[in-house]
Amino acid sequence: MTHRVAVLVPTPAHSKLGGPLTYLSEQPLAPGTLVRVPLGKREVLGLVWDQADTALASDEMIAAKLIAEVLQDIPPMSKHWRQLVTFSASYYQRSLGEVALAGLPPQLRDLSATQLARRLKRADGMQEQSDTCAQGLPLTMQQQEALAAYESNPGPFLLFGTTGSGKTEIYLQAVQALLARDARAQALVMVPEINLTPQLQDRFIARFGQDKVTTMNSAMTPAQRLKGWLAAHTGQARIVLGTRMAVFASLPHLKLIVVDEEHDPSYKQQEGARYSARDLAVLRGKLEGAKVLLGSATPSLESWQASEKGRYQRLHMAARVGQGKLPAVRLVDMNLQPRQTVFSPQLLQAIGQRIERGEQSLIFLNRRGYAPVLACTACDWKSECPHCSAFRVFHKIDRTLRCHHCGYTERVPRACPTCGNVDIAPVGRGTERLEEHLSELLADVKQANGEPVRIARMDADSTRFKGALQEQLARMHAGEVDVLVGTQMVTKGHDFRRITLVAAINADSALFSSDFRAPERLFGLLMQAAGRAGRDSAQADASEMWVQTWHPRHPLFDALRRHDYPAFAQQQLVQREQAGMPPFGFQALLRAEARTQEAAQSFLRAAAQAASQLPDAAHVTVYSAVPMGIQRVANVERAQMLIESPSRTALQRFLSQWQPVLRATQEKGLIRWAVDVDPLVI
DNA sequence: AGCACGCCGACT
DNA sequence: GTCGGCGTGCTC
Repeated sequence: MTHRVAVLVPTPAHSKLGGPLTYLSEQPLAPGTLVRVPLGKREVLGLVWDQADTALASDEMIAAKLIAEVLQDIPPMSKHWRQLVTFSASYYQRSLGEVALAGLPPQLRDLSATQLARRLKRADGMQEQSDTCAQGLPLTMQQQEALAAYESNPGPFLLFGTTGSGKTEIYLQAVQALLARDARAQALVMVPEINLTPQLQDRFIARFGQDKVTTMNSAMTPAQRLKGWLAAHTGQARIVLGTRMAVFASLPHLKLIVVDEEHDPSYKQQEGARYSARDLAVLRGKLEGAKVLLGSATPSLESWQASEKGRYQRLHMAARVGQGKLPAVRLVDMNLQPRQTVFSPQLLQAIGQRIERGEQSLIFLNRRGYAPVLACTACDWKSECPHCSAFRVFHKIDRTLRCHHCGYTERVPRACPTCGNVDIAPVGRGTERLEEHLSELLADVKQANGEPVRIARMDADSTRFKGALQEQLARMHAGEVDVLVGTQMVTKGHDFRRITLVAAINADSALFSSDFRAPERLFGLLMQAAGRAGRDSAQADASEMWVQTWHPRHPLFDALRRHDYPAFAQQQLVQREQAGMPPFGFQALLRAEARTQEAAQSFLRAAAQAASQLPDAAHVTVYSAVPMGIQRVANVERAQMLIESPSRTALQRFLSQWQPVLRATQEKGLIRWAVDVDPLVI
């Protein structure tokens, strides 16, 4: 007999195929079964959602096709996993098919059932697992207390631990205890950046052995991804280590989810279904009955507030392992410096001392390239990108002008393109120029052995080529660099033992940014940067964090000086509550991209007009449409509209009422639109 | 998203 | 006279 089954197929939100499609099958198929189905002229991977007994009227219009192939050797996706998909699709306003299929490894689409069976058999052969598990490090008293509290409570937990307080060891031992007590249990460990995976991966492999750990991130080859996914899906891999995409990993025996550096913005997906992997981790833990452990030295204000209210249990680790102190914070009042000063004499002198003592310094500037703008001294020409409303950045190293938004790159013109003047000058500075400037300033400073100072730069440009990052980190570790200049990538995670000075060159822009999360990010960044210094306790007392600022009295610096995150969070939360902003209010953005700014805004206005008629309109505020910060990227005009509500459920109801209206709203010249729930950048 | 069909410019 | 540009439209 023939069965009708509802199948999810990879359909983006814009196609009119929102829900499951009906197919025919010779045999009944369990929900979660992977299948291959014909869709139009091609054959795609599909996921059996449920029995399509509830035949829709539209089904009668289109003849259901037969399922092409059932991937029988792959166990069906679990009910919990399907619940996670259902929630994500509805919460983030995307189609079920898009979310479900995006959570599966791409190669699953390309291989036939027989090829997959072969892969599975090959993986099966390697199943014998060693039970070897290296000994954990001895724990400090506060680590023991945190771990004990974790073991005897349900969570979710916010592990609030200073950089260097040994959070990773807590993760390792929490996983270790879990694996020891449950022969099948699996753990999911998430990290913000691909760059940070190798270090953590090494520690997990050293502790648990190669065969128990698998990684998931976008840098892996399709074959590696499939292999890792299968290992997790079949329960062979006990620990999955990955970036935000790993929150959708199939883990049939999931018992623990760790989110390291939970405040990190890279947990928010910025295209397609714009989910927050951290928030989904908490939800998934609830669905699966798995413990959730969020860790950070500077938690997101959302998580901090949750721990204040007792929704999360806070585990506090205030001291650094080995009694290392946090570096002293030195603020330099730039109002007291001569104009155009880049490095104050005090800072320069402090760097010089470090060099003479054979210690390392880290100089941090969040802007790569030589100069953010190139300008003609005679006319008003500036290095604008012809395709974006942004300046192209001058990269002296290869004499190019590069747009950091669309990638458009040209050789630097010999003379001004408008007036022919040969005198065109860089304005402002990026890491390249900072490195150059610093080497001039330190030209007379020598190392203890009389050798000249070794300055290096580390940013997205210097680490572009394969292996370059690892090589630069190795040089830093080997002590072959005295001063490292870099973008925020240098502040993340790397455990440089010999750094005793960290300096932030231009921190002020975030203090008065229109983005209400800018201070939170700056504080986190500076705390994290400070955490790079003095990790070796022998040198910790001499460690310093320098901040050059025009606003030394800003309350943010006051809290920073005391390394007092709770005080900073308190200040911020008061402001947020007064303004009804997250975590006290809830937001969504409707973004539109079009050929003209007018078309983009006109779509948003039509959407706003329709919104006012919706049942839940009274519970939300729809603001007016505005061009995005960078209005045009790659010749596409962008605009957005903010929606706010004091109630998360009201906002959710409103958005789902709005969805069909948005789909129906047509605008000439409109390219695409998307809803971003809980946006990070506004 | 793919992959079609469909109507207007420079090539054998 | 065709090859091919990407503009709308459909996929159980």
